[in-house]
Amino acid sequence: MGGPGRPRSKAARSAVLRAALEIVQESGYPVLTMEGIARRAAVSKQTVYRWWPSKAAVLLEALNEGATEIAPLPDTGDLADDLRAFLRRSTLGARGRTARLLVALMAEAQLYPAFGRSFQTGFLAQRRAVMVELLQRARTRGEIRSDVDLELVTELFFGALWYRLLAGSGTLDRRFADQITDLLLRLVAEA
Amino acid sequence: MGGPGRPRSKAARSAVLRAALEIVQESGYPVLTMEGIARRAAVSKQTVYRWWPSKAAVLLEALNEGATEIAPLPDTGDLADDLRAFLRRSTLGARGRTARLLVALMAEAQLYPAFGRSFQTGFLAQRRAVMVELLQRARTRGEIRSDVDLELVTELFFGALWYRLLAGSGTLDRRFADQITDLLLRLVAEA
Amino acid sequence: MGGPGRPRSKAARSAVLRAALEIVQESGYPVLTMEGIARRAAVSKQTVYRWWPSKAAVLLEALNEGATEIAPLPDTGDLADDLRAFLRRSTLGARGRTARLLVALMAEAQLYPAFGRSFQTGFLAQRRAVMVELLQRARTRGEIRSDVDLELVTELFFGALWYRLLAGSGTLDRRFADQITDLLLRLVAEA
Amino acid sequence: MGGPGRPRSKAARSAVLRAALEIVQESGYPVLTMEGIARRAAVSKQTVYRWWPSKAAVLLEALNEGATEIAPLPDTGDLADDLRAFLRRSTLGARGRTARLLVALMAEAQLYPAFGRSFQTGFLAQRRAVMVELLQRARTRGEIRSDVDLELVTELFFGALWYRLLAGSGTLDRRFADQITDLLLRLVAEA
DNA sequence: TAATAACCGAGACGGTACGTCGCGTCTTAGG
DNA sequence: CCTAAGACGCGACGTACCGTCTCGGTTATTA
Repeated sequence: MGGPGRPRSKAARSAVLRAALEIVQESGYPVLTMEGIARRAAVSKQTVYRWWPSKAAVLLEALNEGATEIAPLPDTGDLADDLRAFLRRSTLGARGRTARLLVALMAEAQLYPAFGRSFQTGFLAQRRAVMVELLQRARTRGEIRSDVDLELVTELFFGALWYRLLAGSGTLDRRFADQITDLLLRLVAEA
Repeated sequence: MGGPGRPRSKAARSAVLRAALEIVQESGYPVLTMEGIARRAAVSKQTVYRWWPSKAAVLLEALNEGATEIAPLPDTGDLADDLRAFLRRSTLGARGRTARLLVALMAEAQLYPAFGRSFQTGFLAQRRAVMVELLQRARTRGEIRSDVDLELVTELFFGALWYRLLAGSGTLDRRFADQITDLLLRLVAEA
Repeated sequence: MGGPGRPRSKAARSAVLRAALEIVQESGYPVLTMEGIARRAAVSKQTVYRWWPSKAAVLLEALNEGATEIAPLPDTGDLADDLRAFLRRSTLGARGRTARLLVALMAEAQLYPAFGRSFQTGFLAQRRAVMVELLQRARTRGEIRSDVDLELVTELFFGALWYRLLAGSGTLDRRFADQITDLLLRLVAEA
Repeated sequence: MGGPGRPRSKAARSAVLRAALEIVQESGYPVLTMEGIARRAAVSKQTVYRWWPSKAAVLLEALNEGATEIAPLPDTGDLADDLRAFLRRSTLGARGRTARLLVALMAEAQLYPAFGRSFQTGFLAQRRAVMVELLQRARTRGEIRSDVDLELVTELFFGALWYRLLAGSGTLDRRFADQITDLLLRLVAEA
């Protein structure tokens, strides 16, 4: 347990995460730099580079740190209720400050493949997995017709959600969540 | 017509656009810089800055230059046929080199609001408008139930398309296009 | 005269030279850094690197700037007078602040061959050349025996001078200069 | 003998000295760093810092370790023979690898006063002392005129030697040694 | 036989400079 | 008024070393 050598400083780690979040909130993602993070956290640059490969990685860890459950899995036994709840939480949780964060991470994921992979599998895929499980349970209960691709249905929702985030084609409010809920329910409903 | 002074050099303009495209294709978007564009185009930096505010703007103009129509509007008089054709073209047109370009522009649009606005209204919104018009014509023909929000349906498709581009959740092939087509048709179809 | 492009800033150049000198005088050579020079001169690092390859190069140019003639060539027509004058000036000119500068440059010349070459040919060799010329003139007048290697005699003096600078084996004062003068005169004098 | 606690590791000490010598020989003095020494010696940095204050100190100790006597004192009873032998050995011993080492140490001595003092008194002064003693013995035998400053004569030789090392003004070969020998003999010889 | 004390390696820490790159602006000569 | 050329201040990049520190472990002397 813990070989030789000075152990990693928890204080430095949390100072870095906090600094990154603060800079992004205050000044926006393009202003965020490894240099700036180190400066604000009163930490050496080397320490930041030792533990994170990029500013996006810092931010992703900070995001996963605080926001453990943006959208936990509801389970009332009724598809319509569960789905509506999940979509509402997911939608409303992707607004404001969080929206700016998500959008920046998605952008960075496109520009830097190494981070892209970790973002896609470590964040996006996990969010989809939650919804797929929700649908899967409903299917077990016989609420969903057998010819529907649950993965695809899940992509329809997250696609619409992210599209609004990225394309600015509309607001992310309860009405949006409920509209999508109704459409998806119609698609998956047993005849 | 054309005030005093030396007129704008067409050679410089096209050299810049070509250089930008080449750099992106060869080395990826993050390597693209205003400095590099000017160097490759054998043009002074000042000239680039005079006519384009950012590297993304150069790239967007280059994209609009070559790619006339990714997905022109089909009109056979039958919703199913038109929709299927449009989705197939849109999907297949967003692969390979074009995919890399689109993805980079979307990323840049998130990071730099000024470019983001021009990208959202000048590119994304226009693509949606084409599809909405397609659906609108079908509604006029009575093929679409009246309680469906055509804008939202359009977002479902482009959302899924962009989500696959950005999240890498699946391939963009004819099967994908047809699956979405079937789902959307079920959603909008008259009882 | 002066092709295209913005001309080099004289203000920046002299600010850099001045800053380098000041830092060395105040804090010593090891404290001198390219970064520090740029900071103090209120000039970008790039500008420093554009014109000088190293901090030693900056310092050498600064030295050659101010101290045009540390030891100009005396010419009275008498070897003893000329030599004594030259050695005195050379010796007394290598004290105090100048000593610290010379010593640092010599050290740097050993550590970085590229600078070493420019220092040896651009500074040291020129000082020797002056003294050799002095002796040469005396030889023309018949004051120096023919079997003496004037280059070697010159090295004897500069060797002793530099040795005292570097090894701290004694002071650099008029007495030292005169002692060496006497010895050298004895060596070169006609029988 | 030797208080409590683990005794100093001889293995670590010699590994450090060897590593320092190897690095300097292979890559030159500027590449030598405390960090690199520790790495190569497979020793912790702390251990290096515990026993040596600087890389120059390591090197000086390594130099004194291996090189017992560069120029031991000859004593044939004849000034000319002794002087010629001493100058030859001193000159030829300051070439090749040793030259690089000497030059680096001299440079470092200029840059870091603490090391400078130990180098001047612990190395340079001792070399001069040997030669002064040689001359002193000759004076006792009546071979040297009484008005000559033996310290100064010694500086003439070492000055010329070091000057050639540092200024690259000529080669260090037997011819050089013999030329200087002749000149010095002429200077000190009884009328 | 324990306690104590100085050593050892590993390695993280806050700093600071390195030399390079791109930013967006500017100043020149010339078409 | 445009163009190419290119210098400018600025600031981030990612790396290297600095000298210090904090670990777990190792060897000796002393109690």
